[in-house]
Amino acid sequence: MTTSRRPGSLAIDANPASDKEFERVLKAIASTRRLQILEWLKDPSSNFPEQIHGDPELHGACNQFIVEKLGVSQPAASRHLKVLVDAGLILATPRKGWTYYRRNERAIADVVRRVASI
Amino acid sequence: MTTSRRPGSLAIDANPASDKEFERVLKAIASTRRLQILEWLKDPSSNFPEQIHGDPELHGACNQFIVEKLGVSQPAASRHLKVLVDAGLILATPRKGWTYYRRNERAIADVVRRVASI
DNA sequence: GATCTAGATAACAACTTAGCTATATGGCTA
DNA sequence: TAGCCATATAGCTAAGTTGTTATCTAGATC
Repeated sequence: MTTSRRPGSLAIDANPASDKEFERVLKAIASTRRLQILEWLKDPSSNFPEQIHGDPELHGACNQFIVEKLGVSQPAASRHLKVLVDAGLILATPRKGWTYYRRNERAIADVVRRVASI
Repeated sequence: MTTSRRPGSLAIDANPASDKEFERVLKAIASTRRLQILEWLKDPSSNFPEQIHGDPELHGACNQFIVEKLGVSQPAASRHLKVLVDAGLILATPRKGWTYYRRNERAIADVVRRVASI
């Protein structure tokens, strides 16, 4: 952001770092694949097969099931999950060789709140 | 979207066209430049110089002023505005050789509502 | 009609995104 | 320790984004 910043500038100018972070989160959700993942994770036990280890309600679903549902390669799914993790929208729990993912409802609520003021 | 679609599939699967449209709108706002434009257009008369023709409150601000505030080239600003227009988030009014832009509050409210359910 | 000017479009470069295959990593399990 | 399996990373390609400069277009005005 190289624009000049006057004293009377608006909220969007006030905190460039926070604006960039907001942009990152918006980019993370601006993808049908990732919106699907977020949707599925609302109800892991309905949307994914039974898991041997790990309570789906507690820890979420593992990468493997998301790969199957998305219909893309394992690395592609892995990267979509990383984008969501980096944006803070989901949380990863490694456990017994698998990694479980669940929604970060607090972060999601923050995004919703901020989008409400655009 | 090449995934199989079962009868019990969720909202995000229900209407792929609408999902793609939602994705397009999210991509449109996932840009600090375009968020700035939307912010400025909340109050055109405060954020832009006086205009000879066209009531800023009624028609919004013209491209020229947005170019100056953004600090990018005229074509770059023009394209950002086009992205917002294509997403339906702002409305363009050509008048006396200038084009005025204003927020489409209804469309913005729709986005906010849909983001609230991600 | 000729000219001027605002805005849109074209064409290009640099960067990012999203898919793939191949391979590395790292924790179970035997 | 050795091997296995899930996940992450590397390296590649194709496509999309964002900036630039140059040019086109269309109204307004003289």
